[in-house]
Parts: sequence; structure tokens; C-alpha cells
Amino acid sequence: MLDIKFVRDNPETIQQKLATRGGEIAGLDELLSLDGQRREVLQRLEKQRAERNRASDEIAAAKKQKQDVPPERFAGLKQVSNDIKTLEEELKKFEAAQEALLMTIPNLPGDTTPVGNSADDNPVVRTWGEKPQFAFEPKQHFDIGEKLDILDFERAVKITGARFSLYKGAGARLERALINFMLDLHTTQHGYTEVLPPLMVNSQSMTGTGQLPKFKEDLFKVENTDYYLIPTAEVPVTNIHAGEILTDEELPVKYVSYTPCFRSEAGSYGKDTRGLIRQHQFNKVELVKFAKPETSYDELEALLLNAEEVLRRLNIHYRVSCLCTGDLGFSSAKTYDIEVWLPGQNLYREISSCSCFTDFQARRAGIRYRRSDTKKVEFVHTLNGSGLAVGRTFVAVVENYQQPDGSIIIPEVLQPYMGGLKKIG
RNA sequence: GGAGAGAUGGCCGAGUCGGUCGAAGGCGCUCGCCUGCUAAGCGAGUAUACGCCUUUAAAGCGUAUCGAGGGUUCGAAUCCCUCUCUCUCCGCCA
Repeated sequence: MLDIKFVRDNPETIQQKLATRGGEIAGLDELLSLDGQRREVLQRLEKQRAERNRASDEIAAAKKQKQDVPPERFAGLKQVSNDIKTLEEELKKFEAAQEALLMTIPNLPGDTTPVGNSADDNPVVRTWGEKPQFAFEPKQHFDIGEKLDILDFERAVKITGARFSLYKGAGARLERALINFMLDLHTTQHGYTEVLPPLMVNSQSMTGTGQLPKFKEDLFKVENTDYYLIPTAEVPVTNIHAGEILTDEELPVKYVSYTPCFRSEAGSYGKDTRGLIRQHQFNKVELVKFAKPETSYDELEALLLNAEEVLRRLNIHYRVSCLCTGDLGFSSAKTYDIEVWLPGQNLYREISSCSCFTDFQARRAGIRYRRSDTKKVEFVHTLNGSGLAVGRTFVAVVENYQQPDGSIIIPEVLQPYMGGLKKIG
């Protein structure tokens, strides 16, 4: 959510910045007009309230001295009270309308975010490693996995439906090994605190991080409750500090969290129908940071490197691109995508998305901190990134480490997590 | 699921028959004083948001907030209703 005061004072800056995101930037004029009307009503209301408070104090003082209050005094105040009630209702309408509109306006792109129209304009900022050479035609992960009987998609469909998967044997263990490897790396080497949050959250938390109200159709809702299945650990973990005032000594706060994630994938019918790439349920290790505004973009660079380290240690080739303004997510000011090389698909696929949300989520969720120098309370900046999407990492390991005989070599760093196993198949 | 108790400031905790209650008291914290040092002691301060004023900020003025929403009343932390959450006991359960 943008700061209404900033919008009020800098309408042309907002207009310009939002325009770089492309598409419609509806409602800015309406927003300003609502804001004006709201403040006008508010002033009238507060004047009446002040009047009532003054009179109330007089009456109290008189009663204390056992003096009588003339009845006509009350009659006039009754009218003031009625006016207050009317004005309160009016104010509430304007506030609700303004809030609703403000909730649908995306974050402003950061100053260093490249300007562009679509994913085609995303610059690649670096590449790590090299594409592995195969003396044979590399297969896709689902073919390898089914042949080795470590993935069973048919039975997953029977149990639940499309876009679910069943890992078996060494496959299940490999997924678990990846989770543990990532958690251990980020907690022991990168200073993150591990958290294991609820997998269902209420609508307030969903609103805090920006999934609601605009992206309801992407979520699974639990029937007859106010609860939603989380689409990413970002939601519960960012909301850990919702409504709190932190101290600046404790910043940056860094959490790492493994959770399953649930996404309806509405609108992606027919895309990635085979394999683990696009699932309704998938595992992810998520990195979340709360930072001071002046360090947040540096913290983004650090977080990105923390995520990259997973692939470096697995020795898998990848590249990093920076999302341009036209491709940027709703809540984000700046986002890097890590794209891993999948030889079976002969493509780079997104395996992590690392974003700085500036104060956009913090304002919605009410996450603040007190500066020790000025004693002032300010909104923190929130950041997060996958570190990494586990299912897609599984795909990357399987496709990059596949052998001519259909077996898979287990990357060295994972072997301790696999009970010393060096190869599947 | 059944029965009961409760929700007040960073924390603990008081609020009498509704009336200067943003809220006593304590702890914590900050600043100052005092003291060889430390501790103790003494003094002062210590919420957030919004609006107005203002070039900005500060100051100032005003308004709101005692779980949430609604009601009664000139006036509600205090009375009434609804909801949410927490705790205790019983049942069930991993």
C-alpha cells in the first residue's frame, strides 16, 4: 500500500512511476478526490467532537460542585451528538472507498529497477557455471523419475488430481535432503533463524503481504473459515511481526522457513502439464528479511547471493535476471529471478524470485521500528526470496546429473543427507 | 463438544454508584543529579495514528484508540448486545 500523504504531495511522480509498469493505472484521480472529501468530513467531525468534549467537561465540573445543569443545555448537545453520528457514517464511507482503491494500486518500482515492457526486456545480470555437455540426448525429469520409480504422477492424479505428485523411495529422500541441505546452509552459514509457521493463515495476513484483495483467485480457501492455504511462506513469516514496533538494533531480522506451498494456478491451464514444474502443492525454502530502509537494497543483493549459493554448492548452472518495470510483481519494488538450466527442457527456468518490497507490505501489515537516534517510528522494509523452490531444484538435480544409463549421480553436498548414497538407479 | 473465567499502555496491574481517565501504582527504559567505581538513592521524562497550522521539520492545537463491532446516554475503560481470541476444568484426540 502506498502512503496516501506521499500520493497527495507527489501525484505526478506516482503517475510517472506507475506508468512504467504498463497497463492501466486507474483510480489515481479518484483517489485524490476521495482523500480530499475524506479530510473535509474529518475536519467537520472533529470540530463537533471537540464541541461535545468541551461541553461534557463543563457538565462534569458543574456536577462535581453540585450545581444544576439546565435541561436545555442537554437538548443542544443531543443535536451535536446526532451530527457526530451522521458525520462518522459519512467518514467511514470515504475511508472504506479510499482504502479499497489504495489496496489495488501496486508498489512503485525502485530507482534501479530497469524500465521495460515485458519479460523480454529483463536484463541478465550474471551467469554462473556452464551448461553441462551430454554425449546423449538428455531426458526430462519426469521420464527419468518415472523410469527410476522415484516419481509417480499417475497415482498422484488418482489420489487427488492433476498437478499433484507422489515422490517415492530415493525420490522422497532426495526432496527431503534438499530441504535439509538448504535449511542447514541458510541457518549455519547465512545467519537466518529457522521458523516453521502455520500453513493456513487468515485473510488479514493475506492482505498484509498483498495476496488479498486482488489475487484471491490464486489461493485455496478452507471452506467455512476465514483461512487460506499459504501460497508461499512469505505470508505467515512476514506477518510474524505484523502490528509490531521493532527496535533498530535487532534489524535486519532474517528468517528461513521450509513450507509446502499451495497455488490454484488459475489461468495457467495447459502450461507445464507434465512433471514437477507447476504444481498445486510444492515445497519451498523461503528467505524473509525485515530491514532498515537505507539498507534494504543492499540486503536484497545479499539475499540473492544466499539463494544463489544453493545452486553453486550443488554445482548447477544458472543465470540471474532483473525484472523490468513491466514484469514486476504487484507488491515489489525490485525483483531478481534466478533461472536454473534444465538440460532436459533445454531451457532456463525460474527457481527463485528475490524481491524488495520497500515499505509496501510493512504499511499494510503495520510492521514498524523505532530509530534509536531520532526515537521516531518508521515502517521497515520487507524482503523475501526463494532459497530455493525445492521441487524445481529436484528437477534441476535430476536433469543436470542424469547419466546415459538413466541413473542419477547425487551431488556431493547432498550425499550426507542421503545416508551416503552416491547414485540413484 | 460441555461448564466456567478473562481481554486495560513495553510488561505487570488498579479503575469506586457512568463525568477533566490516554488512563493510578509498580517494573522496565531514557535523560539529569549524586557517589572513588559499581550498586543503591533522588529528580524529570517515557504510546500510536490521523487532521489542522507550517516552506520542511519541530513546536502548538484538535481528534481517535482500554480485544473488535454495535447500542443506551449530554457524556462509556466503566451499563447492554453480538463477535473474536485467551485461560481453567471435563470429554475426545496426534
